[in-house]
Amino acid sequence: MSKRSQQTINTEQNRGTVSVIQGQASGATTTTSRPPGGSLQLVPQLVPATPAEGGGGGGKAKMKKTSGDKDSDEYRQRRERNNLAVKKSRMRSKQKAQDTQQRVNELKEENERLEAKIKLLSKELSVLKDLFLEHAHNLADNVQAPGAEGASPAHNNNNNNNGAFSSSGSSQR
Amino acid sequence: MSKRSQQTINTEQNRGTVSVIQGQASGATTTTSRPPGGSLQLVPQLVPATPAEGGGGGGKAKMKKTSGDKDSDEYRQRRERNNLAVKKSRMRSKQKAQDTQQRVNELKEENERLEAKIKLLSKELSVLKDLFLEHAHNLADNVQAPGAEGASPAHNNNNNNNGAFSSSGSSQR
DNA sequence: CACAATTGCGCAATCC
DNA sequence: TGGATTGCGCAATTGT
Repeated sequence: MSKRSQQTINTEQNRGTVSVIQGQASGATTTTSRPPGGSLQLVPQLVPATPAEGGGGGGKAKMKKTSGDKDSDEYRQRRERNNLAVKKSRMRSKQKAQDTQQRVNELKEENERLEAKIKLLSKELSVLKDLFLEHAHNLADNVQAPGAEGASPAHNNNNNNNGAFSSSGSSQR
Repeated sequence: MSKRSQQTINTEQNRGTVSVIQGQASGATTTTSRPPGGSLQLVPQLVPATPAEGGGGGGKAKMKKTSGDKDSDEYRQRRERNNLAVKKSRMRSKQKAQDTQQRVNELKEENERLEAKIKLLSKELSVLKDLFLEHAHNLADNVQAPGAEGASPAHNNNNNNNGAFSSSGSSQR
């Protein structure tokens, strides 16, 4: 399913050679396709030979199999193959983009997780440090004025201390 | 240098579908293009009127301004605008994809940084905890068997605590 | 040299 | 009415 049409426009300055063409079509080769409601008209058209081209050096006007050029034959086949390849390539490209996007999301999530963990650890750390200082003081006191002891027996080091100790916020970035 | 349209239709089995026609081109892409009268050779092309259109809708062969259709005039202008828009859109799309990719890299880097930080904090934490336990033991010993003091800070039997506490230094790259 | 994969481009349909 | 998107085919290039 495909048709063609072409145009060549040349864009801009073209140097050496270039040309552009165009076309449009429909169809899907493999499974389905077809624009839904669409309907258009077909334009049958034959192109008269389109000779021309002598090419630069000694070209001939004739081409054999290598190019029944443009009108049909292998050309068409090649086109179709290419179209297929293009489709495939594009699909892949798209997929890749999507994956990349997803990757971003995943990484973002992980980042958050890590940051949370850091926060937690920082808190724990600060608590411990405070405790440590306290002990130090107590010890000092003890040394100087023995008598009152029982400073802090139980160290609760567990994790769920989400309580609120104020804790210094060490944040840095 | 410039070529123009051609169309060929090829048949492949197709079914309701599209097709297009075209003709014309321009010499310059940018604004203004309108092939005036003289032009090079055009590909002989006639659009066969496809008589009988099957559609139900009453197609006419006539169109007025709304469509000097396809051959020139406004059409060309519209096309050109669209082409421009397309280009812009694609550029943007590409740019975006690139940005996304970069974002991935950045996030990846940040992740590593965060992980390193976590590692560091964890280490600090464990050191402190050990220190604590030791102190606790020492204290206990002291309580039970006073006499040998020296409970002060400096003894650590094993770990080489890299130094320390001292209020942290958050080091980050 | 052949052939698949990419890439730039214009067209047209559709979205908004 | 008009830009923005999107699917598609063509062709030139590039990679194998």
